[in-house]
This record gives sequence, structure tokens and C-alpha cells, in this order.
Amino acid sequence: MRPTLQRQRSTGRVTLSDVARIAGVSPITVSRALRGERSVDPALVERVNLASAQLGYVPDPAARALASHRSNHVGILIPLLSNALFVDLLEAAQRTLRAGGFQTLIGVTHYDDAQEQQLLREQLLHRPAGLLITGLDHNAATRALMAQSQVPCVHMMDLPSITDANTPYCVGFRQTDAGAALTRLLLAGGRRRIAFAGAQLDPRVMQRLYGWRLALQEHGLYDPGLEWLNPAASSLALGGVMFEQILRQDPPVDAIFFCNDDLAQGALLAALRLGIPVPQRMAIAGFNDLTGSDQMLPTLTTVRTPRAKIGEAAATMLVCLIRGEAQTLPLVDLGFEIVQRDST
Amino acid sequence: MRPTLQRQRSTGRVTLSDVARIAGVSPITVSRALRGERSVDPALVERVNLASAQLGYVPDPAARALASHRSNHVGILIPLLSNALFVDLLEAAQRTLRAGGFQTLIGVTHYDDAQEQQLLREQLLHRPAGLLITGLDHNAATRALMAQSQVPCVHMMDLPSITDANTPYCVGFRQTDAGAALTRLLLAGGRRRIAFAGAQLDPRVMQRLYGWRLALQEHGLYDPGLEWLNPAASSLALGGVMFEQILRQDPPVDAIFFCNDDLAQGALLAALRLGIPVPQRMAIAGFNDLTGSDQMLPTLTTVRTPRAKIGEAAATMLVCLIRGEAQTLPLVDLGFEIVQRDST
DNA sequence: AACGCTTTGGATAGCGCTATCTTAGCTGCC
DNA sequence: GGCAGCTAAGATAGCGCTATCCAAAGCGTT
Repeated sequence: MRPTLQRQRSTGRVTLSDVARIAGVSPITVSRALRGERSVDPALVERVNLASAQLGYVPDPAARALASHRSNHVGILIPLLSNALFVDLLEAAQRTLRAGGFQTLIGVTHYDDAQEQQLLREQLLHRPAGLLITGLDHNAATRALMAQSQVPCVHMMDLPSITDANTPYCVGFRQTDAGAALTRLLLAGGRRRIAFAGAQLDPRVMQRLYGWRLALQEHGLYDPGLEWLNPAASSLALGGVMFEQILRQDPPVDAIFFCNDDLAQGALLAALRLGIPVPQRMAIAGFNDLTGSDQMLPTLTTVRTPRAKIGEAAATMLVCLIRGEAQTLPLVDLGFEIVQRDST
Repeated sequence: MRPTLQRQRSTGRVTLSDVARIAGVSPITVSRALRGERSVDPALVERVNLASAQLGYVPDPAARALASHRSNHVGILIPLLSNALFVDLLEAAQRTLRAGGFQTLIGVTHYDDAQEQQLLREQLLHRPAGLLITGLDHNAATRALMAQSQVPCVHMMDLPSITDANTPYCVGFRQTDAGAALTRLLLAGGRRRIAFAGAQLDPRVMQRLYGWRLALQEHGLYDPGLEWLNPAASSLALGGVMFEQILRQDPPVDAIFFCNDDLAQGALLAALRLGIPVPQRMAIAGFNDLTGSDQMLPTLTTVRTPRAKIGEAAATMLVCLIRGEAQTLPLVDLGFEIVQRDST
């Protein structure tokens, strides 16, 4: 003979039903009142809020996810954590999502398609409310997973070159334009043999490369020999190595556009080590305006990219999509800013 | 008249029951077979695995969490993402946890107790299987939350100075010893007025400070005026500023121990800018051996900290705790390594 | 007055799993 | 041989929510 029949497996947790009992309404009304779903009599909403606050009720995310087939998770996929660029993106996005009541699931793809797909699969298991993903180029399997899942998705950093009816939601800036703008600055400074030094060779680097190419072609100064591409990961050390290589090129190069600031910083340090005067013998420019670029000797000319803004805007857009609120344009271009310093 | 009565709200998902039907056993047996719980006839396990593979069954984490009161989430709390130290820690931990089938929830506390508590609270809502937390000092409310939740927890980076019966699980190294060891290296190099430059002033910085103090006191060279502490966040720029301040101190300082490599790197750049010869006029040492320290001019003497190993070992230990497997010692000391380069 | 239409609250029935209890079968032991 | 003592499989009952259907009430229309 059991002592209590009502509470067989009580876990001590405050549930919706407890709130309903105190508020004197049915559980489903509490559910609707707290979610703001449908229209509920304001007086009842008030009573529910009171009861909920009184009991310290907090909804159970697992139960919600099970019943509604949607969790409060948002999956974020970024290529690396070792590049400060993505860390800034991530932090801004996470802060914004958290304010909206979402938990983020972070996946680091290391620029590996198979990894990306696997991470996405794991995130989708949790039936996320939304997805935030870096870049626009993903392999067919990944795209199929996203499409099948029906989960709202915002892409960060890149913008598509052509826009049509089914343009995905994107927040970023035009990498190609930024690459061309920086190159034009170097040209305006009188440089004629401007090398492009790229590492990692992800899609964004390639777009900067195209921008550089375009700007040089405009002036009839393009030479394929000026393209220095290395698929290895970007780093200070690699920047130094590439600098030494490019320095030896003949006919001599008079400026280098490094695809990322860490490479450029490494090049500046190598120049110091070798006693090469920058910018006299060689102008050096980077990309992203990472930490330390304003501290280098000489200070580094670069492109300031609005990565924190991108993270925030993408998260804000995603929250709107999830809530089904009025949509702005699917494309948000946050631009970039050339920062001219002493290295050019 | 409904066409089918069996499947009223079918979601198309492959469920445990589907697997059970194919395997010819009851759903609960499938559950047990897949989790390896209790003893299930090997022949049945085989049949279940076959059926499961055939249907492509994947358990629903939300349903599991709801029924068992435990999710496959692991909460990770770290202070910052802007310090490469924590990024390395995080990546290693996340990789290890993912391999064990766990999803990580990442919280960035920004060294703010209230934030930390709030983040922990949000993570606990998801009934995590475990927690990974940076450091040992947390305020009473945070500690109470962790204790109440009964969730296994491993602390990263620091080790407690005294160990007793209820020592928490910790993986790290002795910050104090590392601070003292680096200071002794400077002393062995003939330096007599060694300043300590600290920023952020988190517990680990303070422990390095104590180590520095101990080493100087051993030689009767301790002087409170040599302590330069700034609560601002660590950065290259701040390192430059602190270097200039310390440079003007009288009687003159002949070596500076910076609590983190970014400060030391900033100092090296400032020295270049000001034409101060390093290490002749001033020896400079850092901490953590971050990216770029081996590229600086001169290259930076520092302490290499095993952060990736710590992340991995802590995650491994946590997985053991979660699974209730045989436990190693609660304390794992992974040591550190002095890296002597040209700046001292 | 009868009819549809909209609005709002509630009853019901799960979501897909696992905790818990029960039962069937199989020892061993006097 | 009968019964405690165990083991392995299954039946049952939720975990804490929300989707869906239903009913009652309000209200304008012809």
C-alpha cells in the first residue's frame, strides 16, 4: 500500500501543472501565456506570471524540445578558433543569441567538409531552432542536410556575387571589393609590383585574391607570378617565410598584400630581423585588423572587417527568422574600412 | 473516419519501437542493449544492433534527457575567448568530449562572477552530464549551484595548494611553481631588480605573482615597488604602456616578468620602438608561450603551459566520472616547461 | 431567430525515451 | 522436490511539456 498515489515519481521540480494549480487555470493555458502564443486573456496572463514567479518556475528545455520538436539550441559552425576573426564573430553571435534565450552549440570545422557535415548532423539531432554558418560554399551533402531540416539559417561573412529568388540569408561584406580597395590604395601609393600572399586558401581568401587581380588588371599590372598561394594554415611564422621568398623574386616586388594580418605581422617581424626597411623597400598590408596590428613596427596597414557586427547582425536576423517576425532583406552588407598605417 | 489509427501524429522519425519491432524484442530491451546497461543476452544485442543499423536509428537526445533527467551535454565555463590560452583549452576539451558522444555548451564568463553564475544556471537547466570549469575560485552561489546539481565536475588549469578529503577533481599545473621557476631563471642570469607586470589579475596571475615573490625573497631581493599590477585586460598595447612605465622606475629595473605573453610581446615591440636594447638594458619574459612569441625580435623567453593537454586530460577525466569508471587520482599535475629564448 | 464566423479556454493524447516494478525461467541447497 | 535467490526480459507508467481537437461564448449578418 503506497503512501501517496498522486506523486509516484516526483522529482521535486516545479512544473507547469504546479503553476497552473496556483494560478487556477489549466496547464495548457499556462503554456500559452508564458510563450505568448495565441491570445490569452491579459488577466489570466497576469495571474500566470505571478504564480510562475512565486514558484520560481523555469521551463524544462528537454520537455519542450520533445513536445514541440524544436529546442532552444542554435547551432553555430565556424572554421577555426585559432583565428581571432572567428572568435570575435562567435562571441558577438553568442552574446546576442543568449539575450534572446537561446543556447548555442558550437562546431569547429577546421575547413574540413566531412567534419562540417558531421558536426551539422550532430547539431541537427538536437532539433535546433536555427543555424549560423560561416561562408556560403558548402558541399552538396551539407546543403541537403540543412534544406531537409527546415531549420532557419543565416550565413556569415560572405555575400553571394549574384542574387536571385532563392538567395540565402547572409550577413557580411564583399571580400572582393575589400581586396580590390586595398590593392588600389597600394597602387595609389605608387607601388607597381604588388604581390598577393595567401594562406589557408578558403573561399574568402580567394575572393580577396580576385579583388587584387581585378585592381591590378585595371592598371595593366597583373602578373600571375605575383600570386603566392600556400594552402597551409595562416600564422606569423608562415608570414615570415613567405616574406623571405617574395623578397627574392625578380623582377623585385615592391609591395605585398597578405590575406590575413597574422601573415603580415610575421612579415613585419621578418623584415625587422633581416633589416629590410618597410615601407621603403617593401610595403606590407594585411587584412582584418587583428590585435597587435596597430602595435607593430611599423604599424600595419590593413582592412578593418566588421566581424563583431556581423556576428551580432546575423544572430539578430536569425532570431527574427525563428520568431517569424517581419523580415528585412535577406542580404546585409556591413562594409569594411581601409586602415592606412605606416607599413605602406 | 481516420485512415490510420496506429499513427496519429507520426513524425516520420525512426524510433526505438521501430527497432524493437524489427528485432523482435520489446522497446525497453532495445534501450538497454544500445546503452549497454544491465546484462542483455549477446544474441539479442546483436539483433538489436542489426535492426538499428538497418533502420538508421539515432536516439533522440531530448527524449533521453526528459526520461532520464540527464542530457548528453557537457557545460564548459571559460573566462575569455580573446586569450589564446583558453581557446586551446577549449578546443582540446571539446574534441575529446565529442569523441565520447557529448555535446558541449560553452559559456564565456569574462571574469564576472554574476555572469558565471548565470551561465552555469543556464547550463544546468539542460541537465548536463558533466561540467568543465576553469579555475578553482568561484563564489559561494556558484559553488552551491554545482553542489546541488550533483553533476560531476572537473576544474581546469589550477591545482589547490592543500589537498584534503574533499579535494575537487583538478587538472592543471602549479602556477606558483612556474612563476618561481621563471624568476629563478632570471636571477640565474644575473638580474637583480626583476619587476612583475600583471594585468587582468585573475587567480592564476596572482599565483604567478606569489611564485615570483617567493623566488625574490629567497635571494633577499624582494621589493614591493617591483609589483606592477593593472586590473585591465591583458593586451599588446597594455604591455607597451607598462613597459614604458617600468622603464622609468628608479632605481632601475633590469628584468620584467610579464604575466602573459601578449603583454611581453607588446613590451618587446615598445622596446624596438624606443630603441631599448633587449635583453642588454632590460630582460623580458612572458608566460604561456603563445603564438608569435618565437617570432618576436628578440624571441621571447616564456613558460610553455600544457593547455591543450589540460583540456584533453580534464575531458577524459570527466568522461570517466560520468561513466562511473575506475577513478584515477583527483589531481593531475601536467607541469610546465621553461622556454629560454633571446629576450633574457 | 437562426446561422456562420471568430475568439478563447480546456481536454486529450502524445513526443520518444527510461525508471521501476513484475514476472518467467533458472539455479542451488537442504 | 520445493522454495529462496538470482537473472534476464517485459509491462507499465511516466518525464514535463505542446499539438490538436473540441466546446463554449461572443457577435455580426440576413
